[in-house]
Amino acid sequence: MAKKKQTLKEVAYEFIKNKIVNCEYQPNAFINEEMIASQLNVSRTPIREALMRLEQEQLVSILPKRGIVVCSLTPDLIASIFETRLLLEPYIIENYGMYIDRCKLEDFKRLYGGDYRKDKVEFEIDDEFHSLIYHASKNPYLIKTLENTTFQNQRIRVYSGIKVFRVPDTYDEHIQIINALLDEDYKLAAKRMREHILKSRKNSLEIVFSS
Amino acid sequence: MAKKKQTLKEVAYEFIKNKIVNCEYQPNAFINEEMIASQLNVSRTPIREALMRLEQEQLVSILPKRGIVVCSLTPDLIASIFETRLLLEPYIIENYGMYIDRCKLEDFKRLYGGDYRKDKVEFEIDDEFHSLIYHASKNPYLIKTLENTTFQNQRIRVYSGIKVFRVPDTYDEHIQIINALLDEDYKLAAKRMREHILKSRKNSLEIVFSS
DNA sequence: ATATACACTGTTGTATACATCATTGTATAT
DNA sequence: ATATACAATGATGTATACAACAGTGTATAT
Repeated sequence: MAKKKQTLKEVAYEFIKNKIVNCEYQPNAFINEEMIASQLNVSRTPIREALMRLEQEQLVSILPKRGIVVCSLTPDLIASIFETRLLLEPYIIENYGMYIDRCKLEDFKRLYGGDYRKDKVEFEIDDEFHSLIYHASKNPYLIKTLENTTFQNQRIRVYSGIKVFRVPDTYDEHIQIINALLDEDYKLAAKRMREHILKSRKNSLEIVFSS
Repeated sequence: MAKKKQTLKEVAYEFIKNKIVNCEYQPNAFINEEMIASQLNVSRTPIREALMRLEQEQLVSILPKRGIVVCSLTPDLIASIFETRLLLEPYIIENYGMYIDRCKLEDFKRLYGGDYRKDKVEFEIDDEFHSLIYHASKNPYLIKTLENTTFQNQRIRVYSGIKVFRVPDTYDEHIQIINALLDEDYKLAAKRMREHILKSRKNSLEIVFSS
């Protein structure tokens, strides 16, 4: 795996983003620039640059002269995330499904259906599947928006504190979407994607609001 | 007009963004941090912070160690902008039209229909009308995405070099949308919004590609 | 006891100096 | 003439020092 050269800003961005989406930096927690800088053995400058990007992605709020706070996970925010996904992802799959790499679809299908341990937690695979699909749109606005919802989605999964997040069901649903795509039935694939997201929303809301 | 206190980062952001959307910094032009810093009598720091935000909004590209370049206006980009608007704006108007401030709609209607000089160029009013509508969604992801398309839309208008940008037609179309909203016929309002954006796209593509 | 004034503290905001790298031009070898 | 090596240049990348401000606590006056 070739690790290409990154700027410290990018390193800091990845570092902080991972802490946030994995709730190591919890919602509503305050972040101290200098603390992170010393952890990474860099100056505050790249940290600040990373935080500005994270503010754009709605993962932190910068309160001028007061501090940086991790965005809270409110019911409204969760509703917005799923509303966005429900609007964009089925649209993309219906209109750009023909451009999705068949080989990669087959890879996912093997991964899901084969000897892969279904009880293993692999959020990344779920995210990668959705990423493969929405990148087919080639539309930077749609892609960026969905990437941002992915980050928040991961926060929801972690914050809800569950270890197994309906993974078997998710995989079955993904397989059904892939099958529709391989059959070139993009309307059906879009419909299944919509149902898949609806189930995911239902699950998230139940878990988050049961606490 | 109360001008609330801004950080230099915000001042720089507004300054540079306006230059870009008005094509004072043309597509593909290189931007020099220090030059802008001396123009604003500030250091490079707030300039850099503003540029990072503009990179997120896809108005500039930061080429590490090489420079900052204003994003180009390609056919693909224009297509993406209108695709995004066509997907989001009718959806919002159909689902959130009931939450749009009636008084403000009446204000726009008076503005369009009254003694307002229709031959006057007022891009801002067009943008404000669309802004009023998409803010009704209360969805930060949809709002942010549409704000970004607004910036690019302004670039297209200016770059195409026209002074009168189908303004009378635009106003008539807006009035029709407002009328449907005031009648609480949100499906019709959404349909008219869709047609409005389609016409705008057609107009933009013709002008940009005629050069 | 309450309210006001004011110094204190900790953080972010900004300016500045230096480091680093991509590029360009020049010189040298073949 | 071409190619390679290498120094020069100019921009961004990063570190550091200082300024400015929001919030807090303390002291004082009433």
